[in-house]
Amino acid sequence: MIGANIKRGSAELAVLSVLETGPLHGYEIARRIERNTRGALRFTLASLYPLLYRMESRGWLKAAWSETGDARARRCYRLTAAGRKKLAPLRKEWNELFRALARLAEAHHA
Amino acid sequence: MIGANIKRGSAELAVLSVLETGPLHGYEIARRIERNTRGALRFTLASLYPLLYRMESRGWLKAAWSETGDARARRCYRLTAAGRKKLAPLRKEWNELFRALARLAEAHHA
DNA sequence: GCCTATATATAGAGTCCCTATACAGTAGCG
DNA sequence: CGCTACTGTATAGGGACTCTATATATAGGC
Repeated sequence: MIGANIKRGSAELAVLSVLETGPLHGYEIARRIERNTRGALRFTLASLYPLLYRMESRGWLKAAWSETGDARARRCYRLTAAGRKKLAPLRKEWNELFRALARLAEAHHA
Repeated sequence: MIGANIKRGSAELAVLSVLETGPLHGYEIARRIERNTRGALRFTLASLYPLLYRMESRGWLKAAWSETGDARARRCYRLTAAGRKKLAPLRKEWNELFRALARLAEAHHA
């Protein structure tokens, strides 16, 4: 699995990405991230919930207790318009970071 | 410039990368990183020095006060064998993170 | 003499992620 | 029926990394 110090900050993008398809509850968000990345990216639930609250307080997510006949109380998160608008710039920023690191790696061969 | 929370943890790789070419002192390390990445990656010196101490205490770097006729006291850092050995796995881990984030982005198109 | 660039260093705060822990409902099994 | 495993949300406490702000001092240009 990828080390904690390296994946730092990637959780936000990961959550936004899996919610792009549709609303999910916390536990399922964690499972999707782990499954879609073949286990490379994994967030403990104790990391995930505070993150969801932060993202909600920033207006990127909107939470709602599912009322539709679910036996269990589950909190469903969906992307807001603001959250969706964050996705593209965030991805761009991550791509820039990878290009920058690649350039540093190439420099010594030049 | 890339946000602080996103580039978190990338400083180690950046420092190891610029030192791959040869020994440098702190101030020059910061300048190389900024120049080689076209300003995309920039670390303030107040972030850099503690990082250099950490990396030295881990045995990845070796510091020495330059004695060769320099008017100014400058601390020169060079990669140790252990530090050089860290480079490949670190780069691999970063590539894995990149692939994982890409997979999350692709998932919603499938 | 003054300002900027060079060069190292510490203090304090903020953010993010972790381990550990707690609580509780559901389902399978013997 | 009780045991266990899985699902699901939640908080406490701590560690790690980077930031802003600050201090100190030399070198070079005007």
